[in-house]
Amino acid sequence: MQSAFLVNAVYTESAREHGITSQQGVLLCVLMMRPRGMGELGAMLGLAKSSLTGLVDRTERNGLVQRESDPDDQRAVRVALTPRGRKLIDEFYPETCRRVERLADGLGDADRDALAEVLGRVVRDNEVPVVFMEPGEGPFSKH
Amino acid sequence: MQSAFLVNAVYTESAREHGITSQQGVLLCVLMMRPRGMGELGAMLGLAKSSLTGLVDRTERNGLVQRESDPDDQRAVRVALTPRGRKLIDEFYPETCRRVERLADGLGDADRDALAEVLGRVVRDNEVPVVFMEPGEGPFSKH
DNA sequence: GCAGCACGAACTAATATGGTTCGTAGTACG
DNA sequence: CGTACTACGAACCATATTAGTTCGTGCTGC
Repeated sequence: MQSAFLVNAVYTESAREHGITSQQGVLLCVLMMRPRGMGELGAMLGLAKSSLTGLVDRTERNGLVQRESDPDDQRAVRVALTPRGRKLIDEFYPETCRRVERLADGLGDADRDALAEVLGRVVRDNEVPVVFMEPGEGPFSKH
Repeated sequence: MQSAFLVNAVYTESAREHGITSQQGVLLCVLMMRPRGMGELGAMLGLAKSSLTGLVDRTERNGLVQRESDPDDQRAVRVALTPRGRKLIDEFYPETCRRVERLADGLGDADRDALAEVLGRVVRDNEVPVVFMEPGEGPFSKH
C-alpha cells in the first residue's frame, strides 16, 4: 500500500526531471509500441475525448508527439512519437524502472518480489487493453 | 424430390388463384407475423435490396402491403400488411397448407410423414432468420 | 494567478447505413 | 413481338453514426 505511493512518487519525480508531467509520461509509454488513434488512447487511458485533446495538445506543444492523419480514414488522427519523444521515453522508461527497483534494495526477498510484481503489472498495463485496469485508475496509479 | 416440385407447383397454382405471384406470396408470408424493414426482408428472402424495392413496389401496387416510416430511424421503412393483404394471406396460407396435405392422401404413412416434415420446414423458414435456408434457395423452393 | 488536468455539451467533417432509381437482362405469358 | 415480373449491380440521396475539436466549467499544485 504505502509502497505503491512510493512508486508513484518516484515515477512522478522521474517524469518531472525529464521535463514532463506524469500524464504526458503515460501517454508516451502507451505510444512506445506504436502510434494510436485518439479514440483508442481515450479508451486505454480512461479519458474523455475532450480531455485527451488537451493532453495531446500539450504534449505536442512540447515536441514529443505529433498528430498524423490516418490514410484510411480522413477524419481520424494517429498520435505518434516524434524523434525527441522517442529519445525521451527511451531514457525515461528504463530509468524509472531502475529507480523503482532500487527502492527495494533495503528489503527482504519477499517484499522485493511483491514490488517487482507491481512494476510488472505497470508494464503490462501500458501494453494491453484496459481490461486489466481497475476503473478510475490510470495505468501507473497505486495498486 | 419430385414431391418437392409438386409442392412448389401446388403453391404457385394456389398463389395465382389468389391473384398474386409466388414471390409476392412469400413476401406476405414473411409479413404475417409482423412488419419488417427492407434490409431485414432482403436478408430473409435472399434478395438484393434493389430487387426487393421492385417486389415491394408491385405488391404495394396490388394493395396488399404498405410502406410505413420507422419512427426510430427516419431513413428506414417498415413494410406491413394492409387489411386486404392480411385478409388474403389469412386465406391463402392455410388453404395452401391444406392443398399440400391433400397431396399426401394417396400415400402410405411414411411418405406422408416425410411430406409433413417438408411443409413444417417451409413454415419455419418463414419465421426464423435465414440461418436455416440453403444459400440461393427461397423459403418455398424444393428441398 | 497560471499551467496542467479533467469533464460534458455543442459542433464539424467524414464515413456508414437504409432505400430508391436506373440500366440491364432473363423468364413467362398472351 | 410486347408486356409484366423477377433479379442484379452501380450510382445516388438522406439520415445516422463516428472521430476529433472547441468551448465553458471546475479542480489541483506551484
